[in-house]
Formats: sequence, C-alpha cells, structure tokens
Amino acid sequence: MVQTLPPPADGAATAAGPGQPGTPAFSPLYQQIKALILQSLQAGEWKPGEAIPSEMDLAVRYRVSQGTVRKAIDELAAENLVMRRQGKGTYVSTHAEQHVQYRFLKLTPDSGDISSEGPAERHIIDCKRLRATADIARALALRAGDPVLQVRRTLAFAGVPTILEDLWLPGGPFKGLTAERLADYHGAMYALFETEFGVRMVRADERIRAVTPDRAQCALLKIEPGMPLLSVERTAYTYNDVPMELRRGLYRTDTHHYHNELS
Amino acid sequence: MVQTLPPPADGAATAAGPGQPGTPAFSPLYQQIKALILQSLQAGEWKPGEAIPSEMDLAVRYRVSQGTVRKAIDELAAENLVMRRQGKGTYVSTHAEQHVQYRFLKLTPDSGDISSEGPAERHIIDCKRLRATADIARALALRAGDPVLQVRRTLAFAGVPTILEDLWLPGGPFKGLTAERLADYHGAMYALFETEFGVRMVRADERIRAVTPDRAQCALLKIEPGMPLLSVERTAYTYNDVPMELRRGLYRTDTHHYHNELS
DNA sequence: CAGTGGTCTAGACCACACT
DNA sequence: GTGTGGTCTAGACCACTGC
Repeated sequence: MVQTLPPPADGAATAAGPGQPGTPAFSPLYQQIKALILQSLQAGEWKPGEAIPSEMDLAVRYRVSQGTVRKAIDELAAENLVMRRQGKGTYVSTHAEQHVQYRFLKLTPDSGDISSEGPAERHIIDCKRLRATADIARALALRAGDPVLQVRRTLAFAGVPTILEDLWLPGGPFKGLTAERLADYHGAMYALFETEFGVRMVRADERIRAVTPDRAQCALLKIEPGMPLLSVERTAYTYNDVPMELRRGLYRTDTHHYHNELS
Repeated sequence: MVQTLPPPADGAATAAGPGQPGTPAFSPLYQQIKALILQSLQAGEWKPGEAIPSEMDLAVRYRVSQGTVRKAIDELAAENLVMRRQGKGTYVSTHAEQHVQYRFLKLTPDSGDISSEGPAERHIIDCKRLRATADIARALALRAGDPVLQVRRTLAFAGVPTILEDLWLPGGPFKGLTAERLADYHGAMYALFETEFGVRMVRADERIRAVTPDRAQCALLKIEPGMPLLSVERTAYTYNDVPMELRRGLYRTDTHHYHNELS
C-alpha cells in the first residue's frame, strides 16, 4: 500500500526509531488495509448482510497482494465484524440472523440450549426521552443533561418472565425511536438498530453482580421478594469503540444461568 | 505431511466424497501439524514455560513448509496453548506467570484492576479425600464412588474475604495432594497443579447464578446473612477436553464484579 | 463452467532479542 | 552477527457455490 508508517501518527523515514517510548514504530501493511476496510464498513459502503468485494478485487483496489488482504480480513472475521463463506464471499456481520440472534445474550436454560425453548416473548414496558444523569452520560460518552432515550422491557421464556432490562441510548443517533416501533418489531433489538438507525453493535462489556431486587422489580418479574437476581450491566459499542448503549438487566437464575467460556 | 485425509477418520482416496453426511471429507495439512504439536504438548515433550522448537525446525521435522507450521502455531496461540515472543521463540503457556496469574479469575474490583489490590490472601480451610457423588462424577467424567479430593478455601483481598470456593479433583492424577502442600505453595493453584502433578488447565466453562448463602457460608466469608452472592460453577479441562476440576465459588459482589467481554 | 475463499509453497526482507 | 518470529509477495492448486 504505502509506507511502513503508523497509520495516524508521526512519520519519520522508514525504519526510524520510535518517536516516544511506547509509540509503535510502524504498523504492518495488513493493519493499514484492515483500517481502510473498517472505514468502508463504518461509512456504510457495504451494508450488514451484504458481501464485500472479493479478496482479489480488494487486492487490486489497495495495490497489495491477495495474501495481505486475506490477513486483514482474517482479523476482521476473528472480531466477528465480517463472516467468510467458502465459495461465496465475505459478508458484513448482522444481528438479523437466526443463528446469531442471541450473540450477546449469555443466559442459557439449565437443560437444553437457548433455541430449544422457542423465541423469547418481548414486552416493552416503557420508552421515554429524558436527560442523561452523570453516570449514564459517562457510560455513553455524553455530557450530563444531554438527551437520552430510556427503554424498559421484559423477556419471557415459555411464558415465564426471566429478564427485566433498562436501556439507555444516546438521543441523537436514535431520534425517532418509540415504544410502538419497538413493540412492532419482531426480532432482536440490535437488528432493529441496524436497519432503522444504521447503528451496528460490534462489541460489549458486561459487569455482573448478585443483587436483591426491590418491590417494583419483583412485581414486573412476578417473583417473590427476596429471590436473588443476577445484575448484568452492559456497555455496547459500535465501530471505533464508541459506546452506543448502556443496559442494566436483571436475570432470574433459578431455571437459567449465565454461561461463559474461558480460555 | 501425509495425505489430505481426516486425521483419525475413515480414509478413502484423495478427493473422495464425504462418507457420512456431516463428516468432513479431509483435514488441511496445518490441522494435522497442529494435532501433532498438540500430541507433543500433551506428552510433555516440551514443558510449560519452555520454548518449543523454532518454526524452521518443526517444518523440517514434519516435512512441510514454514508457512504451514506457522498457521498451525497461530491457532495454538489463539487458543492460549502457546505464546509467541518475537525474536525469542514460541513458549508453552503456563499459569505460573505474574501477568497471567489470574487468567481464569474474572472478578475485578469496582475501581482499579486486579493487580492494584496486591496479591490475594489464600487460606486453605480443608482438603480431604472422599468418594464422588453422582453429579461430581458426571462433571469429572468419573464413576460415582470413584475417589476424589475436595478442597475448600477462601481468597481475601486487602484483608476482606471475598471468595469461598469448593474444588473437586480426580483422585488419580492428584494423588498426594494435601492441605499442607496447598498452604505452603505461594502462587496460583493451577501453577501448583502444573509443576507438582503435570496437569495443565487449558480451558474452562463457567455457569453463573445469584444465590443466597447459608449460615456456614456467611460465617466463612464474615458477611451478614441475606447478602446475595454470585455462584460461579466452573469445569476446567486439560488437553483434549478432559475435565480435571469442578469448582464451586461464591463471590462477594458488593465491592467487586464479574467482568466479561462480548464480541 | 467461472468465481470465491482456503491451503500450500518458496523466497525475500523486516523487527526484535541475545551475545 | 545470528537466530527467532513477523510481514509480504507471487503463483499454484484445492474445495465449495451457483450458474
């Protein structure tokens, strides 16, 4: 592509020493290509579910070898930003697919898997606009007082309310989101965000605690007071680590559990 | 290496159709090399912390190109079985390193990170041999009644008991493990398992719930009854998905939280 | 059949660590 | 300098998909 220089950093001659301690001296070509593909993804040049150009096409476009493009795409695929399908092409990931419907939901029934209990029954309780408190502003990289949307909903499995969630979304990107549109949409919420608002959730962090719910929460989940619940606080990010959602969930864990794999 | 055939499967002529629906028709060379390296790892040919032969040496040994060995090692590195260090070599992963001391512990202080609060204070409460109950036998792939070791311990941070754990280990591989040896060892428990028993934990599953502790558990953690705790049930595996440990932990989450990253 | 991603090779050169 | 892993290239061939 170009030089062996850091993509958005100071540029000395090739093979010059690092300018500052801790500053990488250069970035490999395939990383630069990866960044360029990421830009196109972010700019919406290729939409979720669509195929991106073939490796050969991209190699020609960026004036590098196919192997270099391949390594760039390999990393994007490892981060779940694109999906490779042999013989067909490379596709932009989407939350609107059956088998990745619950990509970010780690709650599993104690016996069987998540698909064995049928689709979750979604119930929107509330959706209102308000101004960000200090902690919500911090999580969403906004300023306190900026407009945000708050959504409250429940998810039930086999008729049993199992999850109670509050979501906060930045008001700007989600202008026009209403309880009706949420209720009318049948599918994962992140799929709606993709198609209706062009916001793709790419990565998330979760902080998990055990808590005792208050009376209102017990009523919404139809449980006895005193039953401990899992508190799952999630920050979800779009491209470039921009936070786009704060979510606080309460999970029943008497029939389900949060499943995690370590390696 | 050899042929384009499935490593431990039926072998028809090259490019023959799949024998059974769902049976892969062949496995790529680098997967076969990966399996061979895995065997050497498992056999203890290279010990944790040691370097494995260089890519060139392995390429000569297996009669393949360096690129093929590289791809095999890439996958092993992605699974954290080995660690690459540019300019030095490729090393067998170990739990006995400072910066990966807590590779499988996802509990983090609410402010700061796990290293900011100093080393955990470990306290062995109990270590006894007994016979596997049905559920423990199932988790460890043993038969009910087989000998197992049960260990109970607490972990405290800054003087505050935060984790209460019960562990069950298969009696055979861990013959000779006593409370004294556990108490005398200063370092991660999995590091002791490596050096003293040659058992390397490679991967784990966790099932997380919110629970109310009983009186005995409250006493050991020095907390008031009624405080909800995180129940973290872990199955840890060595090579080839052989289960080697069942662990049931209770975590305080008023000052710490279980942290998880989704992608 | 053509087009796509997947594998394999061989060789060149670069960055890093140790001596 | 030597040896290690890391990058990049170019070309060949294989496997899968759909026309």
